[in-house]
Amino acid sequence: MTNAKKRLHSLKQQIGESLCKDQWSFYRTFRSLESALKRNGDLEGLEQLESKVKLSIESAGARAARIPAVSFPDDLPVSALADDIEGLIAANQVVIISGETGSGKTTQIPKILMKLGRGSRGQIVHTQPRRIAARSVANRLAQETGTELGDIIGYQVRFNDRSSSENLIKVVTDGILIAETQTDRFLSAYDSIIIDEAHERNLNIDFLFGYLKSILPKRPELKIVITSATIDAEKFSKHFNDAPVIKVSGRLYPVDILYEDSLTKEGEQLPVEEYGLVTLALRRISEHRGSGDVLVFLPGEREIRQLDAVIRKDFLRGSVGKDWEILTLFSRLSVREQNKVFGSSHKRRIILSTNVAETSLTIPRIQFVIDSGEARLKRYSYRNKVEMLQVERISKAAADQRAGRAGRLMHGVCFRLYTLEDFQKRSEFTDPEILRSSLASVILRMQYLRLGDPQEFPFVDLPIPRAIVDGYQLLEELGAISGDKKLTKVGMELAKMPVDPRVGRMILAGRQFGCNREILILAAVMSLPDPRERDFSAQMQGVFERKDEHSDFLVFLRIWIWFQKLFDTTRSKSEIRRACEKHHLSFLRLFEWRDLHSHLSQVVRDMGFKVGEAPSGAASIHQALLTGLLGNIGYRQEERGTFRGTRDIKFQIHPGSSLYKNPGKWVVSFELVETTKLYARTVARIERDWIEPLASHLTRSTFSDPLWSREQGNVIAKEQVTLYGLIIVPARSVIYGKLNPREARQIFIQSALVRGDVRHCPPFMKHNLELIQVLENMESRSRRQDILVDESINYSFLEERVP
DNA sequence: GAGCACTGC
Repeated sequence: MTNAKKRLHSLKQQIGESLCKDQWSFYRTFRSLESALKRNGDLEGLEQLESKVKLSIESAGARAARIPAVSFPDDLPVSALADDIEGLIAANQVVIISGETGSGKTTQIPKILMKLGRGSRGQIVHTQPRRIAARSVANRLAQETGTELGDIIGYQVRFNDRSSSENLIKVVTDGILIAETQTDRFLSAYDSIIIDEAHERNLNIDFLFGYLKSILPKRPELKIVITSATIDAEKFSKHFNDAPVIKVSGRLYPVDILYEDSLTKEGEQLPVEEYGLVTLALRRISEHRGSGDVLVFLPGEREIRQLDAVIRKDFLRGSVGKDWEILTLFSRLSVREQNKVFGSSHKRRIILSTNVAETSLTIPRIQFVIDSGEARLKRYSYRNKVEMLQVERISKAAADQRAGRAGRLMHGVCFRLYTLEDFQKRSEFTDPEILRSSLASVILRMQYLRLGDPQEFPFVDLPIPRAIVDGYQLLEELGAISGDKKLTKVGMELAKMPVDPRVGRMILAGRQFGCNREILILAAVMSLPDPRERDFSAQMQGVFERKDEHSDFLVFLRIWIWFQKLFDTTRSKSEIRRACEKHHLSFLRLFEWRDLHSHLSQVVRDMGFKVGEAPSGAASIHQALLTGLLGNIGYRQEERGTFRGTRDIKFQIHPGSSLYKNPGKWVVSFELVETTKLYARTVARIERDWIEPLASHLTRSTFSDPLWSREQGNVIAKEQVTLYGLIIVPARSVIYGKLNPREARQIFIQSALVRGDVRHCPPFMKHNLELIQVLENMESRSRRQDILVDESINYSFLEERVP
């Protein structure tokens, strides 16, 4: 036995050196062996485990042998600090690396980890916020390690998996890593995790931060490296129990910042007309020695269009303007138009852009930035449960990010169209997305993973209690949780679907209404950016702009059918591309639509429900949609174009909708967004009768005017049904006895029995009524009032006898 | 009469 004890002891150490993903099962087996050996000895089991552990250690060794020799390019700022970073990572579980653009941290840190022998017992996973970025980082890493992509470096993004368990490094989007938590609770496939661009603070990053903090104690051998912009580093360090921070300088050129007051020359007045400041800044730039292009940050498409017209009129026509041209850039612009900014031109360029150019796209040759100081930002109103998309003043961090875009090429200049005092008064950071979003899907995921109360979860920025309550309310609306906040069967199914819970609920309802086929198509397109493009010059006159429908959803079904037909009948990809362009449809998004559709179809089949072949009617499709959108219904008001929605909100149909001109009485919308007004976008007519059966868990009824009805021989009341305060049934007659038997009985006795207001008189009553008649006659003849008993005495008499 | 930017089992 002592021999067995020794073997156990050394086995325990060896388990610690095995592949991370094996350790959990090894430790479990080990513990049962340990107790078995105490009783009578299970030497066979011990041998088995020993050989399994040996194999696992061998494969870790084999992985280690595949780690390439790494070197760090001299010209990157991060290379000079490679040894320091290596030391910090070796000594700490979590390290924060702060650095500006151009420091080389994204590509060099994975190599530093490999140098430390990481990637052997598990993979190194490296997350990026965007799919394009994940792919390009993987490509660069493969290049720098002199390997083929897919060999030691792999990547995985939605719809595209070029990874395998053989990879030492796997580059993914942060969403993929979150998805993996559902099957790998402690992320045991990895021995190191790099969260890159953490300062972007998207919903995924914030969730991962909380999640990683909670699994740290259970994964003592796990290494986590977080990279971010300098200003956020301290906050992140605090979150991870004062993790060390190392600062790496960037490789940007200096950028001069000029404020509004420095635009005018001596004695000049600031222009008052809209966008006057921009044209003034453009004049200053044309006087400047520089020759680079100009990037103008504006809040949105509308402002871009307006400014485009102004610049053409006031600047391009002038003598200095003839050497310039204007380009526009926003996400919904066609790829062809977007790509113009990467092309070459013999003219200097003014690029009018939204926030796409702040993080997602890097535009070449920019030397000047003009910053309007504004951006459209999405917020969520917990009170009205609608989204808001309004122009806001950007934070200092965002303004600095914008300015930095001028210094990638050479010494740059940034004109801020506001004063220094204005800048100083601004908030330090943009509110992270988690404080601006509906939390329903975050809470659903937390419930599914049993992460406990969101209020206790280690978020970097804890959402306000109101936001958490709101998230639970939506989940309750969808039937995903029960009254005691436990996940229901519906909730479990929703958690498994890679879509918003509302959209998931529609898919489940599609089964119930037998219209899976259509709902899966719609669920996919509603989870992606609209495939319809907006071209700056072209008028939107495609076949899919016809506005004769009762439903915007059906327009999507028409596009789908068109695309499927095109896809089935057309061989060449370029021909498909041309057809898409002709109809102002995004080729790429249509393909993603197909991909997501087939993905969702698979998920649904795995859950065991059939996807129908035959087309379904509009009524069932819209009832299924409605099931997920119960809070988004509305009833047309007298006031033109206005709808009353749930929770006492008023909204209007978006002018881009098919229903804009002729909306009908009742509508449901996919989203309610407050811009200049509160608009319902993607709308359909519905029948009022559909609502109540789908919302039975949410409706409230009030009853009024209970009266005895002689015709119906029953006590009848008026019922009013409301859904979140919106009247969906104004006055319906109901049999009152079932709802309030006591009161109904009283009314019955008073009206029917005492007063005899009945159609068929039973004999006792006939007798009573005849007697009353006789007594009344006696009273009037004898001028006495006391022969006939009072009605109330009669009532009391009956009250005691009627069951 | 009109829409910031991303992402996923």
